[in-house]
Amino acid sequence: MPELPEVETVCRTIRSVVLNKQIASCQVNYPRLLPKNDLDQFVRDIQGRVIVDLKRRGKYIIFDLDSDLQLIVHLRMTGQLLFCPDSNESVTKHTSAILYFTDGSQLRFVDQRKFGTFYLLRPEQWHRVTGLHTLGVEPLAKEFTVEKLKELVKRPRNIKSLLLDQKCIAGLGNIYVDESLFRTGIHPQRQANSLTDTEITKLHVNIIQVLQEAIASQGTTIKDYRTGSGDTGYFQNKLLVYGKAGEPCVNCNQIIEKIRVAGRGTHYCPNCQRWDQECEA
DNA sequence: AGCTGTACCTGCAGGC
DNA sequence: TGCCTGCAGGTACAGC
Repeated sequence: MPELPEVETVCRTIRSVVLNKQIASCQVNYPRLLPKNDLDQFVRDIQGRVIVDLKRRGKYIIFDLDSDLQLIVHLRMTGQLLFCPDSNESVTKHTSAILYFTDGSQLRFVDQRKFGTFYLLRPEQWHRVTGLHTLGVEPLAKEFTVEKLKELVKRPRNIKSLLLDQKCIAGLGNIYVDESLFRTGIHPQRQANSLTDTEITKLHVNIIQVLQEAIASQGTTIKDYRTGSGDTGYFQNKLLVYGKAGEPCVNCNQIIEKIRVAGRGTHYCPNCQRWDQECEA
């Protein structure tokens, strides 16, 4: 489910309603949700904490708590963070955890595939979470410049796997990589270091634009993703290649193909994204 | 260093 | 209808 736009939307939709709330208690129904925390200690440590800030880094959601603690949440494939103002709302089947606030409201973590993870850490303990302390540049931050992208693509590896690599750019996933490459006219199996300066410049713009547009649409709901209010996103209506295999390309009418790249289903237009194409789109 | 396969889970679609 | 296979928005890890 969640890539940068979805995680950002979840943060935005729950931020105002959880800020300054105090956690009365926490119920964990699926202990493996806490790979780096002892369950009993987690429940003990989080009890009584107040949420003082909420932010996103890559696909991680970071709750700043008082006492210098952070609750760090990764939704993985199917995780949902849902704010429930009404505690009477029935608990659904895949609810892995519930944070109970002192005012009677709740924040629930629902996760059909159970890949999602919670960590309760101090900021200096980020090194304990593989993937968190190695995150690359935030694509919507000013640090993500064309020069930065040029530097990243110097390596001899395929462009799709590079864009999916969270150590390079934090937050892109399968949907937005496919969409960015389509908008730029780059074949997903091209070697990153074969991209021309023109292509890199266009790719840089397209990555930023597709992410911004997706955030404006509250993310992409293929199946499970919901905002923090339980609503679907609607960027799925604006996708151009992801999930469009067998359909005609919006630019040229050629049939969109689906192949496997970097172990992921990959959608592209064989005409607009030619293997040997350098600067057309 | 990069690539591949496997693993973690559940549910769903498609083929027979 | 049921069984089986493969696949899904993510990522860590082992092994080549």
